[in-house]
Amino acid sequence: MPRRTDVKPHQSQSEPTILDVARKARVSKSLVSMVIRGEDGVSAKNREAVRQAIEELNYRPNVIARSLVQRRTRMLGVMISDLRNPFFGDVVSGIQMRAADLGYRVLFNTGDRVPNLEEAAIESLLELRVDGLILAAPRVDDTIIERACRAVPVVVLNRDTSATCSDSVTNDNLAGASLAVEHCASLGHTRIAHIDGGTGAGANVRREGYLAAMQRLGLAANVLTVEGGFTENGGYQAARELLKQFPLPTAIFAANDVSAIGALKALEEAGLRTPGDVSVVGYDNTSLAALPQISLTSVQQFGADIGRLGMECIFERIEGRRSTPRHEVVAPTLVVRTSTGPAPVGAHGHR
Amino acid sequence: MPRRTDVKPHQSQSEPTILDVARKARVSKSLVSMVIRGEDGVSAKNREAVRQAIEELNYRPNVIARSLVQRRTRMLGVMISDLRNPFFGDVVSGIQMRAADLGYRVLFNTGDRVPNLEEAAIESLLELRVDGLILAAPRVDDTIIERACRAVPVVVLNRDTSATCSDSVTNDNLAGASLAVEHCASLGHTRIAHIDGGTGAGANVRREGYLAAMQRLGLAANVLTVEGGFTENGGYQAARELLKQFPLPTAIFAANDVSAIGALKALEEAGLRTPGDVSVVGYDNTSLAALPQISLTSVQQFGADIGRLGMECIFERIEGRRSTPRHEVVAPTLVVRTSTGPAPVGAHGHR
DNA sequence: GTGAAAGCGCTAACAG
DNA sequence: CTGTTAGCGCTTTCAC
Repeated sequence: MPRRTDVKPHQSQSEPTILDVARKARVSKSLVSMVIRGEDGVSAKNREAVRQAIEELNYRPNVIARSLVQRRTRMLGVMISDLRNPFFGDVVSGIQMRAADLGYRVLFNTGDRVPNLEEAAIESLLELRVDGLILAAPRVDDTIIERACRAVPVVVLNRDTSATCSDSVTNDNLAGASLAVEHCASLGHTRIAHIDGGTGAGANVRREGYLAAMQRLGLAANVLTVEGGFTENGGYQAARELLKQFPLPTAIFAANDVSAIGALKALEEAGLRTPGDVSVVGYDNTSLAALPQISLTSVQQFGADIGRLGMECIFERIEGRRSTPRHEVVAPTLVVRTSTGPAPVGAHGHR
Repeated sequence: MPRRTDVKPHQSQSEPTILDVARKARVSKSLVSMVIRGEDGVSAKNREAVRQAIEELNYRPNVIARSLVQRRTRMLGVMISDLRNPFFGDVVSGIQMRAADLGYRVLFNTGDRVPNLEEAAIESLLELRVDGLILAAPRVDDTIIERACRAVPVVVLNRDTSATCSDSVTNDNLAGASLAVEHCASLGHTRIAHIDGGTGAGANVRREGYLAAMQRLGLAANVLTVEGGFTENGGYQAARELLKQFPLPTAIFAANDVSAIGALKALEEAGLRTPGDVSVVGYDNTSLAALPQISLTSVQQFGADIGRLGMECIFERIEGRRSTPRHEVVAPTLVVRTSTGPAPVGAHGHR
């Protein structure tokens, strides 16, 4: 009667296992395992024999089986709300880089901005027993986040959340808005209007930042905001609205680059020159802003840093070095291009 | 002496298992398994009891364990060469949508265009025992692809490969280039130049398509190509080169949108109007092309379709319905915007 | 250094 | 319908 360890019937079909390697190298199963995990205490001769057997068999360790026994996967789940937005490319890049250093592999997933799909994506990652979860600008309800927290450490990126269980890393939208407004003010602008981002991520904080900065600069009386949203058309319509004002604003701070581009178009159509007549500042410093035809001054968020910090938060939790929430805020910078310039002298009347 | 099934010491710490659910619902382990898998032949009463126990325990099936015994993961690995390029957002979207229909989950990974990292990313997916692999525009060597084929079905997206073991789905660059050239010709252009994409993906085929179309239209004598690459600066330099020609070309077909944008800038600097003096066509129809300030006529590839087809190829292989390579080519279309217009009459001299 | 044994959480096969 | 049994491929422990 064959023993279990001797039974291996249709090895032909299936992939080689650690046992096949052991037999080929004429050593024990445990020894192979030790070599794979890089433990020491294995003779050079045996190590080489194992290495060679692995090579010949085209053996690949089954991390599924390993995870099952170790009860950890060394995998991180990352749910990205929008893979089409190049900003998240930076975030992913930051996560991956740091994860590689720390010996984790990263599994991405997306729900394409649809809350239900995002929830399914998160659930899917959790069923895979990832050791931690990074949610990049998720659109799901806070309760979903809390549910996830009960299973593994969670960090939320670029999203205001009232969920208290998770860590978070966000861009400092308040500071970013200040940068934009102060830049305009330093160029002599006093009538600085704001195109509001509506429900877009961070838009409310950016508006607050605008208001606070205007106040601080003694320009509270000139505050002017108009609803635009995060879309090009939103920015276009908002700018047309602004053009009805008198006196005309001489600078516009748009909630993001895309809406700034819409605004630029509206200005051009109205026969106004940028920055001669009106300066425009965007937010995000996407690749769009850098295009020569657009050359938009914009606030830059550091996606890679946000990703890296998120990865570090998760790691601390997994390692058990911390169990209280950590909330990081990353400072943005201003990238000045040619869409902003000195305020026109005596233009468009005075107030 | 307790039996194994009765032993469950520190259930406190670890996550609930199927056994915990069974005990709570006062049914057998197998019954729970049947409910989870949606088998029928379970009484409504029991089904409900199980459902409730799952709810109360916040139980989540461990797909790791399931995969181990089923020897299939129902996971697909997707290696994306460049997550920053919005085009791949479309591809991913197509893959995900179809995968969801077919009951697969998708794991993304990237190597950030670095061959070594991409190889590691692929290996990582393979160790996870994904059931199939989709490689989107991979930069790795063909031998890596062949190695992967030995483990699971592989489909390569948007990349010329001589690897014969895998399926492939590509954009029809030949047809796309024809569309661009024919569009210009139909507007009366005869001196149509091409900014070459160099080593960029598909660039060689686009050039061939350009040459073939010029030939077909009887414009072989007017063929003019200049090396530009896929970058904005490459397009800019290439266009400056073209501007030294006499007679000047009246239309430029650039290898991609980004280089077309560089070319537009060069034309503008030279005081030439688009499309009044020179028409420009791009390739990819990225979001850049649609910007009002750019409004670039461009060849559109359907990323989502490419992803969806890739998913279907993999699925056929996994299901064992096919074992011979399948090579799909997706037809592009032309999106006409304001960067192209009628050829100037008698402009820039005749040949 | 080696080899045996137990078991991670689950499914599958089968006898009741 | 239920309960038992036997693994999936690996790590871990422990006696040799």
